[in-house]
Amino acid sequence: MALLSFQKKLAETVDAALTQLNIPSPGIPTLQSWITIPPSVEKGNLSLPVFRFTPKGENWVLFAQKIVQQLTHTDVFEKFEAAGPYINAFISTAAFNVSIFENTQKAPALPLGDAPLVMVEYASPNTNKPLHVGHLRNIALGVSTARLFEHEGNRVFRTQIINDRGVHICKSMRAYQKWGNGKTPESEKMKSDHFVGTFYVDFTKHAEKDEKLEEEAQQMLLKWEQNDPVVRALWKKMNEWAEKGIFETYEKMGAVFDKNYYESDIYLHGKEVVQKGLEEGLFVKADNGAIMAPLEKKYKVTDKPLVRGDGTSLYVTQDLYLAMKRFEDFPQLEKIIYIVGSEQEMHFKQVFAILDLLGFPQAKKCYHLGYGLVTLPSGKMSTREGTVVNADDLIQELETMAIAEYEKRSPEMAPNEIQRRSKVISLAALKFYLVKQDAKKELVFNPQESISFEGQTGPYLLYTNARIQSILRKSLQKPSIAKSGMLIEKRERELIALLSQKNEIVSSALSHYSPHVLAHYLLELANTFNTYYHETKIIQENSEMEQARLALVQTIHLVLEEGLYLFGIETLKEM
RNA sequence: GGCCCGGUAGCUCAGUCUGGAUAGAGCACCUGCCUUCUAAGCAGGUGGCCGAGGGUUCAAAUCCCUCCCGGGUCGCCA
Repeated sequence: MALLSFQKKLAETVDAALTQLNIPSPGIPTLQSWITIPPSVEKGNLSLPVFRFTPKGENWVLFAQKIVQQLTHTDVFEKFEAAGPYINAFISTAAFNVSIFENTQKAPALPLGDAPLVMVEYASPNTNKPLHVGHLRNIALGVSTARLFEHEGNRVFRTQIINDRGVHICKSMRAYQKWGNGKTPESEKMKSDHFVGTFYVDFTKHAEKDEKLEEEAQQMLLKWEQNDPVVRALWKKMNEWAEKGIFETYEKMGAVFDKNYYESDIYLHGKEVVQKGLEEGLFVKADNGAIMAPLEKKYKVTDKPLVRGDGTSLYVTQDLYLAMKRFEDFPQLEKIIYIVGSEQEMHFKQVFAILDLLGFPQAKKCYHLGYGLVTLPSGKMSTREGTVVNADDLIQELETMAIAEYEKRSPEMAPNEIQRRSKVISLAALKFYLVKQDAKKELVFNPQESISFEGQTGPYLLYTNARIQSILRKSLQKPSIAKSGMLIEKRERELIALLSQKNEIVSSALSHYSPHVLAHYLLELANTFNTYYHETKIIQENSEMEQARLALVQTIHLVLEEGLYLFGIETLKEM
């Protein structure tokens, strides 16, 4: 029985008591919706405030007492207490513990073939430079969102749009033409996306002094659109480099995709969609020839240009086609989640409105999950000032930190083992740092704090989890859920109360698109466990008690594993 | 100026959707705890007009209104 069933049971019990007292009941579902978890386990497992159904003129403290007197003990509830205006219910320990452990240990059902299909779009890089810490936030949110969807019984299709064309791409290309001298990532011994990125930086630097460069990039784009073989060959070569490097970074972050959409494949089709809308009279032509979508009146968002005055397409042009294509590719799609920075909120409102304007019925199934900008303690990251925190450098730096930590703590450990564990720990630190904060808020990326392994961090959770596994390894007993009724100490009840909330927390993390809710839950669980660990011996003489406690710590271990998995964080058996 | 998001301890953040029992963590600082299941840990202490003012309510960090501060965005960037 899950927590929810106990809540229902309490609501039914109170409802019956009200009936016996001839007091009108607000109804079982309503009573149930008011039930909360008391601030401390000393006050019971469940609590019902009586404010809302105390008859007018009656003192609610007395009213609560009156109801409690009417409540009879059942095999489920061993005690009721009136505490001020609250009715506190104590669930029979054995029944509660056993059912919570069983319920918590139950593995989530794998989504069936006919489960709802959800598309999650995330990452979406440009192929002119390597990923930065902002992309990492996007990836961490994407991985978590996708896994949460799966956990809650959906099939998930992971995708990205690779922005592989446009004037910014031509800038790196032009720079390579001018100063590349036939160099390659291999010849320079550089990660290939970083290699491409150096040319983008070169371009930006030179363009500050040489205005002609911008023009050259524009001309190059024109040639690219005209399929100029020389430009296309260079484009292909450099994009391969960029993409190869970017995918290496994805791999470290656990980002995988079922399908990649390329801007270069679809940008032309966007114009067809717009043209059709124009012919149908849905769009209008501006004086300079630009095609506009009128949205102000019907959708309360500002009008949007769809095609430039010179007939070239915009980002929105392809976004329209891409959405349609995705529903065409996967007609059974229930939902598309676009994980994109919240600075594009207006853009997506407009895109979804235009889709609706075009009579596209799936417009309502599109959702923009915006996340806040990643900034530095010193302010915004800037390419010009060279303050952009590069993803690979960051990952490398974290790993180096972890290695240094191991060399200090365990100098006798084999270097390859240090290497292996450090990789896992540093990635856990990074990923958890990126998801523990509310996605919609700006994230101040503090390098010192992100590499810290203490406190509210991924390594703290890994450490706690490893500690538990060590207990499970060293014990000669087997966990016994059947004996868990013996767990009556305060910390044990606190831990079980936390475990009882796990399912609700996970589904709430998904329904609010707030992975951080789960992150904070895991921290609280780990913290409470560590307190328990210091107070209580788990391996001891009384084998029955040991078996009961093993069931508790094993359940905590499973919840930590499950939670970390949902963040794409790998765990360690030993730390 | 319009719209969106923020403002909670010195710093970084939970809690706000769904009002309810003394407002919570982490970092930093101070004090303790490793011959006993992993000290990347634990316990204790210092630290708060929950941006301001009004309103609703038995009850407001939470709901409503006004204002202030910070960020984002607003027809041819992505």
